[in-house]
Amino acid sequence: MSTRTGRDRDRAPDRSRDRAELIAAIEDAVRDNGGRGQLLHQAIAERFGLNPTDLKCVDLARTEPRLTAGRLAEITGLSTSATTAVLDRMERAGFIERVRDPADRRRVVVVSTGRREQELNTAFGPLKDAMTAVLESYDDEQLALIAGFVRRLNDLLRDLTAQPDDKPLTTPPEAR
Amino acid sequence: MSTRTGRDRDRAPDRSRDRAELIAAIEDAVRDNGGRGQLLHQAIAERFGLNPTDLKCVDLARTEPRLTAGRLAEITGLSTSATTAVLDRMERAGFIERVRDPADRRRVVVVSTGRREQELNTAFGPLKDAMTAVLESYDDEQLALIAGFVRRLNDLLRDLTAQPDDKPLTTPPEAR
DNA sequence: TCGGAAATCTCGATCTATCGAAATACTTTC
DNA sequence: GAAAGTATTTCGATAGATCGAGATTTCCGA
Repeated sequence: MSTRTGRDRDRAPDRSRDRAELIAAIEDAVRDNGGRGQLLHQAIAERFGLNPTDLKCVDLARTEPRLTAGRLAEITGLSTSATTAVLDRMERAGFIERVRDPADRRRVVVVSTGRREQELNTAFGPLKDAMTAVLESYDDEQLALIAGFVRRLNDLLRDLTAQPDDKPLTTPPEAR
Repeated sequence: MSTRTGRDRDRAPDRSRDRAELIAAIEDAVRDNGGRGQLLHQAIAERFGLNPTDLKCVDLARTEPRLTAGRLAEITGLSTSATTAVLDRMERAGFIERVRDPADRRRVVVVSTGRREQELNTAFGPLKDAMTAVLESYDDEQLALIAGFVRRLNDLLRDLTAQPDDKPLTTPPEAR
C-alpha cells in the first residue's frame, strides 16, 4: 500500500530544483548504463563467437520455453532465412538445439542445451557478483523499492520497443 | 527437493530466501533492461541512418569536448580507417563536423553540430518522459536511494568494461 | 486422397563494416 | 632545412549478416 499523502507542499524552490536535477541525473545514469551494458554484452558475445543479436536470441531461448524459429523471426524482425542463420550460429556454438515439434513437425522448437550456460554464467559472473555485493548493502525495504523501480523501467522499455507499425513484440496471450 | 512445511522456527530462513530471490530478480531485470535498451537504441540509430556504434560515438562526441579522431579510435578499439568511416557517417548524418585543430593541424577535432540534437531528444523523448513520470512518483528520499543504486551500477559497469584482463571470460572456445 | 497453406531451409546476391597498407598533410627533431 | 615521426584519409580486399526467391517437408480442409 502507498503511504503518500495528498498534502499541499510549500517547499523552498531550490528543493524542487534539486529534485528535478536528481531526476535528470538518474535519467542520464540509466542511459549511460545502457551504453556500458551494450559494450559488455558485445565483448562477451564476441568471446563466444556470436554477435550481440545472437546473444540476445540465446537469452530469448532461455526464457521462452516453446520458442519456434518462426516466432524468433517475428520477435527479431528478421527474415526467416536470416533467422535460420542465427539459429545455425547458436547451434554451432552449442547454445541451442533444434527439435522438431512432435505436434507439428513442420515447426522447429529452439531448446536451450544448457551446455554452455555455465560458461555464460561465468562470463557474466564478475558483473553478477559485483551487483550482488551492491544489492546486499540495502535492507529489505530498500530492495523492494529498487525492484519496483527496475521493473517499472523494464515495463516502459518494453512498451516503447513494441512499435505499433512493426511486429507485435507484445506477446499475445499464447494463441496455440 | 524438500517439501516446504509450515513449521518454521523462530529463525527466518524463508525471509533470507525471499531476499536472495529478490536480489536475483533485480539482477535479471537489470540485465533485461540492457537488452531492451539495446533494441531501442538500435531502432533509433536506424532512424537516423546510423548503426548503434555510430550512435554511441555521437554520444561520446557530445560529452567529450575535445575528441579527436585518433582518440575515438582508441576508445572504440576500431582501426583508424574504420574510425574515419564512422566519422564519415556521423558527418553525413549531420551530427558532427570535422575541425582541424589549430594547435596541431594534423589532428581532426570532432565537434557536435547540435543540429540534430533536437531530433535526437525527440527520439528519446518518449523514453525520457515515461521515465520522468516513473521517477516523479517517488519522494525525495526514495529518489536519492535510486540515484545511489544507479550510480553504483554505473561504476561497476565502467570498471568491468575498462578491464581488459577479465580472466573468466576466456573460456575454452571450442564448442563440442 | 488431393491440393493449398504453413514452417523452415537452401542458395545466390548484395550491402556494410571492418581491416591493412599505402598516401597525404603536418609537426618535431637534429 | 631535411629527416623522422604522427594524425588522418584513401584504397582495395574480405568477412559477415541479411534479403528474396524457390525448394522441401508437413499439416489441414474439402
